[in-house]
Amino acid sequence: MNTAVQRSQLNDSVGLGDCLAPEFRALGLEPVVRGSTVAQYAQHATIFFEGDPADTICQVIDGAVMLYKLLPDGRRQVVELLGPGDIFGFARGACRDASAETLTAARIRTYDRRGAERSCGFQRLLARQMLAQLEAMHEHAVLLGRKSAMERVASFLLQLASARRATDERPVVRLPMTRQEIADYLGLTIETVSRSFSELKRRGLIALEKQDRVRIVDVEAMNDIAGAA
Amino acid sequence: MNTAVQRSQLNDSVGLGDCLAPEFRALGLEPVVRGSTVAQYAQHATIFFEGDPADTICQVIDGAVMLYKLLPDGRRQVVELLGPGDIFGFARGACRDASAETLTAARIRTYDRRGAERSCGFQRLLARQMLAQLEAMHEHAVLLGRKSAMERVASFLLQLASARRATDERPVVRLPMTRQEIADYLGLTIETVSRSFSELKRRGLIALEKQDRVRIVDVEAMNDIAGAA
DNA sequence: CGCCACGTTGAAGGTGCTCAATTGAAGTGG
DNA sequence: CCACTTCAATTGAGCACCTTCAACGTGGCG
Repeated sequence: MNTAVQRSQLNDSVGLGDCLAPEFRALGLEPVVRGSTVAQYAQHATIFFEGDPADTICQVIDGAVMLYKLLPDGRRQVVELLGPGDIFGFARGACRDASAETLTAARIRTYDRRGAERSCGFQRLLARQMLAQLEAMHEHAVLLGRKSAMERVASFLLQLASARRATDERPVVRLPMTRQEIADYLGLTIETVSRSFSELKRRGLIALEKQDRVRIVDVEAMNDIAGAA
Repeated sequence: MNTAVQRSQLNDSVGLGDCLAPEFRALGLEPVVRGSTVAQYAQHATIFFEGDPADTICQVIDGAVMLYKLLPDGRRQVVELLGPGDIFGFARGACRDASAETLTAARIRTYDRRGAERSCGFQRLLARQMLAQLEAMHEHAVLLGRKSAMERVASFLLQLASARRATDERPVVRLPMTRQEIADYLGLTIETVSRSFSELKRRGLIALEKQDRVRIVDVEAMNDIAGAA
């Protein structure tokens, strides 16, 4: 339904949660619970909608996924960005509390919810994983509630940069999202995101190599902006 | 260190997570893990600071607690409101990722982190509990990222109202927080919160019985405001 | 009674949004 | 190979909402 899969070179370029994948492999998730299936999704494919029955639990194998919620009038908020290793789709009630859509082509492993709820190892993994996501949400709440547009955009770029192999001198970040998706993640409009990018470029802190490829020229200065005024 | 405990009539009035407490009791949390201690905290007492070593896990027995994060320049964001049953203070790394402070006088049960990490039942409880908090964070991200001031305040009041015994015709909500704390939770300024309250009062949707006691007169209309435009 | 903290209200300004036009990039067909 | 289409991104102008700064009101407690 999209011009998607052929652009699969984006797959490994996301950087979201790169650091998490190995430790879950180490925990032996894959063999622990049986009854799991793997599905390949194209870019911008919907995995499930808010309100769908939540009878499975999903895990990102590779690629990137976003969770979002909609208000009745169409306003959208992207509530989480997920990368390899991240778990999503579990719910307290019977329904999914948010919609899930791929940002890039992605492979998703799906577990039966009932089986997973019985496994102690899986519960432990789940707790560990959700803790990471909860801490990320805390940080994101600070961004949404208290940061200016420039601070949000700078924080966002650094977040993507640190997910990639850190300690590059001048990291190049691939943006696996459209401006609209970035805006909906940062609680801004598409125009404000664009203006912030332009302003950062004007100040020489970043360089847009391509539209979805940003080099962070001055990490120090970006950190100053992202952290506070 | 505050004029606190004597105002303990606030204790049972919070409503945050009232619905959660019983199910955790049912799960038999209290006996499951040994090495737990209970401490009484006064109102507006700090339980721990962001950056403190995270060697314990905490659970609210009664009262209300908020978690908040600070930016270097002093801006504050309250990232979670917690009520009876809610668990907090666990961390992925060695340090707490946010500060914890009581909103009311509160009793807090503290577990040794190491012991808790071994217990399978506790991990299950943790996963279940964090899931609830994660869903609450999703909802809060929508509020912070996409809702107007009026929508935020209306949502906030309904959230407190629904935590209390629901289905009251015209629920009276006790606000266990100062305007400043509400503002920091909703990502607004104290003045905007105050103006929003006044506007809701002017429209006849709420009535301020006391400064910290709000009657929701028109639940229907409040829902309309909170949900969307 | 008067202090002090908290809350409310007012006026002015700024940040980000809305609406609109332009530019740019990628894919299609002649 | 180059117009033409299409959609995303950028840029601009005006405005709205929320913030900032300041004054005033209120309630609790010494």
